Amino acid sequence: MRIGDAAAAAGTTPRALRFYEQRGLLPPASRTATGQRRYGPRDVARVRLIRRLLSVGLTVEDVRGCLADPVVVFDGDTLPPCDAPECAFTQTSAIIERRLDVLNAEISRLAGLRDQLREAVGHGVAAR
Amino acid sequence: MRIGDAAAAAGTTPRALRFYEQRGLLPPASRTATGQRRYGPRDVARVRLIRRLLSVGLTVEDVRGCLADPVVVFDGDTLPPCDAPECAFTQTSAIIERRLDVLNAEISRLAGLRDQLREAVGHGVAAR
DNA sequence: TTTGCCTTTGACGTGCGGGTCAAGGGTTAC
DNA sequence: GTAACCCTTGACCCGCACGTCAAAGGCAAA
Repeated sequence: MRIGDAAAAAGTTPRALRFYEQRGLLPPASRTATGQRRYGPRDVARVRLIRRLLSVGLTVEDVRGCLADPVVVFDGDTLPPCDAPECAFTQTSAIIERRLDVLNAEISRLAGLRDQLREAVGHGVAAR
Repeated sequence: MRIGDAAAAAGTTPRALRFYEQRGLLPPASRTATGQRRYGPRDVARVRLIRRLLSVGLTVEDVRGCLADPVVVFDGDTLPPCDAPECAFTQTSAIIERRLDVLNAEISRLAGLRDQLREAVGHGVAAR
């Protein structure tokens, strides 16, 4: 597959695939003799996973961390979740929880602004 | 007052004052013979109002709209709020309500992401 | 062989509220 | 007079996930 087909199969654009490669989310794609990137179905699956992680609010940095996790590296062939405390190799959940904190903080901040705005429209803050 | 003093009095920086002027939130300041901007207390009050509006989440565009309102133009000398329906000259409240809608939409969006993330950390979405 | 879409890299744009230089001149206190 | 700040404009920088454009070459069908 060339980059356009792979991108379409993963529901995104060639630009995004090059971007993911550049930022270390995808390994450098293999190339033809003339330098064009080639992709297989495993690459497409990985891109889909990347997009899923991004779509729930993780940053590129976060996703890179998640993809370093063994459970993620075996794309498709999921390792069973390891619940034992000594088996703490899933940084993925730690990353997600950190992002949850950030998200909650942002939600609180916006809710605070909203309350101030509500008060403003009630009391005429703009005129004072 | 020179720009630095005016900025300090309003709790901001010279850069911000030039920025507000450039974006039409402040009228062009009067200048000395050598081109330096001069400010009076009314300017400082206006800057304070601008900052207040920005701090509650209005955009520069919003603020420009609010400042076009008569009730705001008479800085300090507040016009009494006009409750009669035919007296709808306060676009300020309309602007604020529009911004409230935007804010609420953003809060909902982030809350949706948060819920997906919570589900993810529960079910191990990253591994699928 | 030509046509037309595909790919490559690199550089710049997007939104937003300013921050941060840089080069040059102004103003003020001592 | 001179040191120590202050001011001017213009241009680029920030985060973030790519979009867009440009110039140049690749690939498949007619």
